[in-house]
Amino acid sequence: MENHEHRLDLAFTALADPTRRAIVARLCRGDATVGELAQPFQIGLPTLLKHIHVLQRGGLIASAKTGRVRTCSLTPAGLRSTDDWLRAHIASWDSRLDRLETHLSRIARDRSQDD
Amino acid sequence: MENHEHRLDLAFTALADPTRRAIVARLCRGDATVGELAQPFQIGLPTLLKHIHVLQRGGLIASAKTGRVRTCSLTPAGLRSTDDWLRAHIASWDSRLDRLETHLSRIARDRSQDD
DNA sequence: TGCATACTTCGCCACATGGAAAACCATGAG
DNA sequence: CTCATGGTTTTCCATGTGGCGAAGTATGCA
Repeated sequence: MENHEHRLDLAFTALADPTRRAIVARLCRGDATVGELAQPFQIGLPTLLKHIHVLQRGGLIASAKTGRVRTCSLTPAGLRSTDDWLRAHIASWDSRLDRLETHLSRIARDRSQDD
Repeated sequence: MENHEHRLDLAFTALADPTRRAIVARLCRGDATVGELAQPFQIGLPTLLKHIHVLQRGGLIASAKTGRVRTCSLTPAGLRSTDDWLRAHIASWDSRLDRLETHLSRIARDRSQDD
């Protein structure tokens, strides 16, 4: 079984490219075929195919082929897992700040009592 | 001024490495010097320095040197900007699903009225 | 059967990345 | 001044990435 950390690597890596983020943004508005995804960008199909594979490895999208067209769709769980990591650490930072504040205010209170 | 999209590239790229995410996680619990950050990992200082630079380019951390020690600290705005992108698109996906659901239920209702 | 369509794979290239070793500052302690 | 300490820079290497063109594969239509 693949490590959970490694999954995050692949997800963040997938999101680190503007073309791939645009693909994700596009798929938020509905499924699309490979050809439809390629249209807005000035890149060749082979390149776009690689982007799609990177997004799949990162668990952000899924795709299935019917006939000769491949339809891609968003996998919201992929976005959520990266978001979970971020929110957890933002929360961690915030709570640390809170502890620091209460600590400082307690010191201030104690000192004012010393006067 | 650097493009906003490019900023996201750098931020996501910075988070795409497990060592760098560990550094961010460490800094959530308080500032640390370069040496302190290096300790938990089995990597050389030069490599860690590069990671620090990548994190700085991504706007995730800041660092200042006093004497011969450099102290690194988290820049929460960096985490927030990436989180903003994710949450916006997760929301976009959710609202699209909602529209789809209401649309389907409306069709179902209309059809039941046809009976 | 023939042919266009829609991907897909296959090299190939230029460049970025993660890693280490070694040599190089700069500062604080004696 | 001398030297250990804490970073920093330089150089190098193996691997990965984004891009392309060309060729290959598999449908679907006529």
